[in-house]
Amino acid sequence: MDLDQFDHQILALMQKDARQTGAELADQVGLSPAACLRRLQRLRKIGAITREIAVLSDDVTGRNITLIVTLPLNRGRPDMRARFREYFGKLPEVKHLYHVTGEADLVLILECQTMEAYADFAERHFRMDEIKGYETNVVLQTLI
Amino acid sequence: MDLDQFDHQILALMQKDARQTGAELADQVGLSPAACLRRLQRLRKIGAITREIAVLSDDVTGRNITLIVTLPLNRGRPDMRARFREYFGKLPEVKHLYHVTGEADLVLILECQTMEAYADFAERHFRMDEIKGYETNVVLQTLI
DNA sequence: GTTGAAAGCCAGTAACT
DNA sequence: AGTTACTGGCTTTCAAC
Repeated sequence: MDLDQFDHQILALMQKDARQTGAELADQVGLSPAACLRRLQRLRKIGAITREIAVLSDDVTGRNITLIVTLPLNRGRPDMRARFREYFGKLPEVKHLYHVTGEADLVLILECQTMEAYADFAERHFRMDEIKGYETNVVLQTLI
Repeated sequence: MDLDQFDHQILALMQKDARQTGAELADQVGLSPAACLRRLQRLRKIGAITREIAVLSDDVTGRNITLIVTLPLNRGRPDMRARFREYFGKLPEVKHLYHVTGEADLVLILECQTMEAYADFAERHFRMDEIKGYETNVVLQTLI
């Protein structure tokens, strides 16, 4: 799979917006529309582009409150993170779970239906021994 | 935003594959192609579909380092966030951008190829007046 | 091999029933 | 909503590089 600069430009553009026309791509990468679309065809064929999907609005899914929660952990068993993944991975509210350096050890991206639902969630899931505490940032706006 | 059963079907299909034709959608939901495309138009217009994006194969991005960056902002013009979205939305490193309550005002989820690339990124993009500073958390492991 | 330009084709749009 | 006609983008061909 060898890609030149034009291919990478097209991929970057398509990653942001897959509905751009050949002419729009052409303007941005400096090739003709036909050349862009030929390359795009190839990028799909060789699997550089896995698929193209629609992103749905949060309020169509019903979970419209996003929260970023940082969890400092107490040092514990080495399989602790695997167990957290196991545990949080099953919960539909959990969109992402990162293990990070710095103060906090885990960062959760959650989506809940209401703040009450989040309060319940925290009450139920953040009370284990391994979790030293938690800090919540409510997302006012998901810009991207 | 009121959606009937047909709308929900179309959304579910588009979430899996946004390149289906009107005829393909029509086969699956049991309406005419034109009706499906009319609904699709509406779903985009009312924002039920936020955007449509290409998913790139992992080995094409080469971006293996994920970073969570919190940006405290100086109070500024009210269109500041729109301008940030405009600005960061164009950068392929930016996976997500949240406007949050609390200490930090913006939270960025980034993917970079190397730490040097991130240092460059920060140097180039976090030096504007509106940005008071930045705190970086390197993701050791993306658990979900 | 690649490109850009032009012709042909097909999907998306709009008007009408 | 469905059918039809129209428009515009995508695909293919071709000549030139």
